[in-house]
Amino acid sequence: MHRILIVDDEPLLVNSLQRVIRMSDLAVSDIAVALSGSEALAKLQSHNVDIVLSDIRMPEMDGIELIRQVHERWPCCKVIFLTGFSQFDYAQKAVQYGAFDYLLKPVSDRELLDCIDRAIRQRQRETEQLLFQETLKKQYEEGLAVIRQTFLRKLLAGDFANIGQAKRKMEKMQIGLDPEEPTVFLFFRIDGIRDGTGFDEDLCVFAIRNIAEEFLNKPFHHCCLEDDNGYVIYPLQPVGRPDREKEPAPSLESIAESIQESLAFYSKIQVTMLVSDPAPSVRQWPETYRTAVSILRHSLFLGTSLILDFQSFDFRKEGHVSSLSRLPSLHTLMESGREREFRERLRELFGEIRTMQDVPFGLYIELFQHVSAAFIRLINKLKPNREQMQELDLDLDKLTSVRAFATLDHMEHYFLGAAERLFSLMNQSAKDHVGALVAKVKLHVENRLSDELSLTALADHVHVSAPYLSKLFKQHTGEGINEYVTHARIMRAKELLRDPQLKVYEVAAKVGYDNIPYFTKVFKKVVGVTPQEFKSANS
DNA sequence: TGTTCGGGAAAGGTATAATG
DNA sequence: CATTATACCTTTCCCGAACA
Repeated sequence: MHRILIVDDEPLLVNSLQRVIRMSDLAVSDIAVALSGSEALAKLQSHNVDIVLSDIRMPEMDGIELIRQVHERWPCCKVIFLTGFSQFDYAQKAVQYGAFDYLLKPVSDRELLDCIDRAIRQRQRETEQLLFQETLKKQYEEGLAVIRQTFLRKLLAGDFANIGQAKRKMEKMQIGLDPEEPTVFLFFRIDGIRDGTGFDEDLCVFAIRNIAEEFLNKPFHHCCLEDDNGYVIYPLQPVGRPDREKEPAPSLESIAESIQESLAFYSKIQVTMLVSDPAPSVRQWPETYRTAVSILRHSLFLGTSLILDFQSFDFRKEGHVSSLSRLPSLHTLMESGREREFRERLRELFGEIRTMQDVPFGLYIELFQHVSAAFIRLINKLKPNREQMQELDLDLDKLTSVRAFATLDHMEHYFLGAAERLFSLMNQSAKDHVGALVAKVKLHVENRLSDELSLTALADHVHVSAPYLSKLFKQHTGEGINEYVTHARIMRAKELLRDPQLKVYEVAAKVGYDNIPYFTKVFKKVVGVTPQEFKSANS
């Protein structure tokens, strides 16, 4: 729906125009009126007017001046003039100024409405066009962002033909950097998010960019990309200030500190930042990038919220972690289900590395391999099915790649969590296994009470050794296996003794006792009375 | 994890006497 | 005669320790 503003210094004419338009079926939702040019401008300011219908000749401000101002401030607004025959030239001039059309007075209703209708249609077309253009622009910008990222990643990987080509592409993509100028890189590694912010990784990156760019916008030409490690990277080139103002620019390190503080304060995001040495030209980008990444990885041991530079690390240092070689090994502890000891050892390992300074990366890998090997070994042994695997919720990337961890804390946390789930699965499957075994034994006993049911026979039946079966049975049911067999036999005997046809010695034989005195002895012990007494009492 | 071993405890087995 | 009690011997159980 559209809004119309009628401007004329004759209230009578205004009213009649208003009435005509209101009675029509034009797509008009609101009709405002103004009796002078300045009032018209005020109405335009407060209402959202699409079409102005104005007399061309008014006191204090004439139509030409009005249209000048309207076009300047509301370029989308259509203006239609009403003009007397005597001002015909004047009206034509107004059209030159951008008026939509003019109508000669007196104007017929038909003419008026037709003209307004045309204005409305044109306005609509223009709106649609504008919308289309904006969508297009947005899509282009989004696409450009992706293309930029891809291109920047290629530059960091050294995947470009020559500097000239890189330069042309940079200009085309509106990346405000000069590949022939020295570039410093600012890296962000997300160390952690304070609980309760509900931030996921994407939001974190968004927050980092927001805050970082606030600090970087003035002093640097920059662009932004994310790499496969999840690092947010800013290549920076100082904004040209050719030595005239010698006031020292704040160092990038101090800017980094400010960004870090802001992030921690406003977004509760902990980041470690790295300021690279300058790369003289785009040719040195890949080397600088590799160095930066390896420093960020090495710095895992130093903690979180660091500001690093290329001098932070000496890669040649050696290190040794004594708890790595302690026996029993981590995997032994794990496989024998000694959960408490396992956790202690794991904490010890990480603790020892945490107290060391300047841990060489090789040691970090050794630690990771040592721990992950124990996990993988146990998983292979347990052979979990798909559901169990899901229950374990092991991020296989993490289990197999040291790179998946931003900090030592993450790594420890991950392994402790995984261990807990793995141990519980182990106990579960052990329980299931034993349960099945016991059930099988019980079923066998119930079915063949008259057979020999010694521990050895039962163990043979389920294919485990006798002592082992005895142990498992007792662990699982709380009673001894022979106790169970005897009880089952006597219970059956009690049932059979109710049958008056059966002699005691026949019953004894049916439940596996060939020796009558012995049967009697056992029966009395369990039931409290001898078989004969029981029989006479119940028949 | 599963098995083997040794030894003391417990249960099984047998012969025999006793009982109703 | 069927059953039970008793004495005595044999076998089995079962635990911890050690092993693979």
